[in-house]
Amino acid sequence: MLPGQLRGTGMNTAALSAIERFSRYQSDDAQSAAPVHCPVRDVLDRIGDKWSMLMIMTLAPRPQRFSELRRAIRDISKRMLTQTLRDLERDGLITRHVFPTKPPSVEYRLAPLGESLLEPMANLIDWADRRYPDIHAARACFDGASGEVPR
Amino acid sequence: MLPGQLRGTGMNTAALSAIERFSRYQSDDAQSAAPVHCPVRDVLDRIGDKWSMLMIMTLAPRPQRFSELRRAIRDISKRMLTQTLRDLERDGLITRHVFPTKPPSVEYRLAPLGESLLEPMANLIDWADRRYPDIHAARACFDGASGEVPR
DNA sequence: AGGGCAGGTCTAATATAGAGACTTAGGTTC
DNA sequence: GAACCTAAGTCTCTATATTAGACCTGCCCT
Repeated sequence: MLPGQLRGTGMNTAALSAIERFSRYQSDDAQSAAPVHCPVRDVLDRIGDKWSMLMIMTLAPRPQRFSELRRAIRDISKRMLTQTLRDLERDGLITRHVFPTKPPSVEYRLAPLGESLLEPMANLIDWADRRYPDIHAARACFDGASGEVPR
Repeated sequence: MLPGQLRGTGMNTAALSAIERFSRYQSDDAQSAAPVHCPVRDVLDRIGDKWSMLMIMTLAPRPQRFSELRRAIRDISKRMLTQTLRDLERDGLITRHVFPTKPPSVEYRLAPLGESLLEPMANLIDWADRRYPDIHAARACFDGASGEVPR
């Protein structure tokens, strides 16, 4: 059971229990010799990479083709675009449809599993959007203060 | 305004509007010559790196010291641990307290800003935990099917 | 005197990402 | 009718990020 720090924060039950579950995985892992396989780690490694969330958010409003995605996320390289799409497809988050036009076009769209990820992810995005000023302020403050005080 | 795909999905308002806002940023960016600075990208680059979310989740139940964190996240290198902690501190998500014991111990704990990230992040973790079997099934299916059909 | 610990930093080796040339086949421009 | 464009990639080479692990500083224990 978690210590009191988290209680009374008004957090919803799913969130609280997620933290607790994760916490348990971690202590199991710290104790055992071999690494315990934690599903959270597994999934975090997947969607927590550099482009996956961005890709899913970009596909949220409508399916898009390879080049459209490239234009939408302008600083992704073709190589990483291909690879990220492939990985997301592999995990069942998006689907890939080839249309035999000339030149062939390929459409990517969210699979139901990917759509189910939209809400939790959008809530994170919403946080990011609302807290952006705070982060920036903290960053400016930190950068201003560093150099003055040695560590 | 977003096309209909998203309507009637039972998604909450904050989530819907987050997707819409993000979508608008992206089209602005696609149109203008210089990249439009999107706060979502900015924050996603920060917490979407390899270790940050894991760190925040690990600090959720209680504050921890450097070595405790190392033991909890066993496959992080000291270098990345230091760097991740420093970056999170810079962004105001965690705080760092040095206790002048001998040898000095350093405690890291979530700042209020970091705590506010806990709920959206925990909801994502909860998703990860619940959908893990689906992802695994999709992965096995994909891996089984590939090699049989050329792309 | 030797060894350990805490919380790091530094360097060298390795893994991952990016830039950009090349592909295939048909359509467009000059 | 030759040169060039597009779509969706792949391939190679280079740049950047990450890891492993040696080393550092003070103080405590034996």
